[in-house]
Amino acid sequence: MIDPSADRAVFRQLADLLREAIESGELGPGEPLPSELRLAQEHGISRTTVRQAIAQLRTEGLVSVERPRGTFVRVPEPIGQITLGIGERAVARMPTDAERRAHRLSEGVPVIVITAADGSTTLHPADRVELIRS
Amino acid sequence: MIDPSADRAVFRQLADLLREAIESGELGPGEPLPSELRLAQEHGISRTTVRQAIAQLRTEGLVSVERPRGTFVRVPEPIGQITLGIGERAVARMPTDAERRAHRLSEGVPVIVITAADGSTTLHPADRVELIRS
DNA sequence: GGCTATTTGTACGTATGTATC
DNA sequence: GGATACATACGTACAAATAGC
Repeated sequence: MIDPSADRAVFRQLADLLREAIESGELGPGEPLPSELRLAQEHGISRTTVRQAIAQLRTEGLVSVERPRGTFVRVPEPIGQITLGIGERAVARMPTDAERRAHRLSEGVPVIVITAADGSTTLHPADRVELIRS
Repeated sequence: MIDPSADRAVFRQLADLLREAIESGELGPGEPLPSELRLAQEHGISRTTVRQAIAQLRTEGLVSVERPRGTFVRVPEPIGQITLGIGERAVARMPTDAERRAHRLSEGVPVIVITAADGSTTLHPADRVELIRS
């Protein structure tokens, strides 16, 4: 239940409820969340507040929105392995808006940037790769 | 200039302007952005829209908000090196809200999760580490 | 093709709370 | 105390894209 008088903000409480539903499997990968309007009505809060909660889950990479079909639990991508060679360095950061669009990254997905010994860099979506030692 | 009739949303246009100011160095690390009210007045838009633009920059890890002192250009953290050993795997993802609070991570900062051969995992803030081959 | 309903996106406004200076 | 600044939450309205009939 959502308690408007609680210390934790209402939108964070809703985000917590939805996150638990996702992590427990109650809402499985690919399944739609209730619409923003439904969530607002069910919990007696405004659609604005619902959108804040969903925005939170988007930044965590837990859901993806397909406008205007709905909001869905993210489906894990097949993971490929990238080897880290001698002299290479890897960092992770969030992409800018332009990078997200250029590489068709969904929200809440970091990028891994690998810098080779010669200074050249390659960029990988973090939801599709894991790094291993060469 | 911001053009309300343009294809790109007003809040994205403002985010673009601020991002350019940061990346060009016009707004250096640690410097404050104009207040939300000032940005709204200067561009003739609502404070709500200004907040959307700043929220975008927060998810990109470009600014951090110190309530209620203001919004500041993020200062790069000193970077430590982590070695990736044989049998270890590294992935990057966004932390959940709980993880962010537990590790005092600022917004827009991914975490790097290293899984050892025995299955144990360690978590590192992505703005403070780079991975190198052992 | 066309119409309608649904759903998310954008943008506005207002009010109040809270922490800092 | 007062002013400033960000956070939360409500409301409204319209736009745009998809789905169903």
